[in-house]
Amino acid sequence: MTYSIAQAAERSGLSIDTLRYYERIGLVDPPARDSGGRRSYSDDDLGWLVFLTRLRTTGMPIRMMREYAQLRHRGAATAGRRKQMLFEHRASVRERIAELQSCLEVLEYKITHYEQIEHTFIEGVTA
Amino acid sequence: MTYSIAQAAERSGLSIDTLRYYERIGLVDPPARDSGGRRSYSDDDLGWLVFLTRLRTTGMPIRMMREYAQLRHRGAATAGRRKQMLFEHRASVRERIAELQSCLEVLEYKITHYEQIEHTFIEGVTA
DNA sequence: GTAGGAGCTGGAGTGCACTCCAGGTCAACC
DNA sequence: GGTTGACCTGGAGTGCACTCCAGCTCCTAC
Repeated sequence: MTYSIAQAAERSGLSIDTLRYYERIGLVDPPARDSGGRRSYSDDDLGWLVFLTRLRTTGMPIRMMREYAQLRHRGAATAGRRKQMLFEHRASVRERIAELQSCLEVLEYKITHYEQIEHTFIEGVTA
Repeated sequence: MTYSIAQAAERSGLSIDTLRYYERIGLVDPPARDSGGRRSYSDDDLGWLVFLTRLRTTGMPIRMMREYAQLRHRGAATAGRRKQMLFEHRASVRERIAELQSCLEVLEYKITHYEQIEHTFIEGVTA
């Protein structure tokens, strides 16, 4: 199965411009072209794009995704390093979730006690 | 208790430049000044700064924090609107956590099955 | 055979949230 | 009274991740 850039965009959740941008900066390999010179994405290309969006969604900077992509390009010899990167990234995602959850608690508290809290703010007698 | 800008920075986790920047864009009220014209932050100022960092950490855009700050400035009459904002923000934080957790699962899976997965990638027989 | 629409390229522009800088003031210590 | 260090101001610069644009090509449908 192959996909036009519009289809690839729709299925990956990235914009057409972003797809071309990712290609330009070496985050994705240039896909095949059809007879008219247009990009033709394979299922493998799509799989990689979807995985990239996971990394991006979890806050991995593009420079690191690029590093990962380059290692991947160099084949099985770099598998250990890549696994290590995912390991570290997983840790940072877990930290991020914990951080959000702790902020969420503050938010919960603030919403629950909104009247009192804002009252003390207004009166200027915050503890 | 009052704090110099350096102390306020340390306690809020923001940089000195960011404190001045937040003041400039109307996110925090200009704090008092000491005899030499230097900023002198109160405990209330600090409380607000810390709360702002929670909003920022949870991804609230500055433009929205500013809106919140302006409502707060207008006093008790806007309490309902502010509470509503926090409500909606809480929902978006929950969504974000859910999203991260779902990506985390993909990451877990990928790490666990790393050898096989990368092998299939290399062979180009991804399902 | 031409009008329309999708896609192409290289390069410029955007929005966000800071971050840095030059040139100056002020209080305190030696 | 000179030097040091923290702080001041207005304004310029940065890094990131896109996003948009002009001017072009190529297929398809009428």
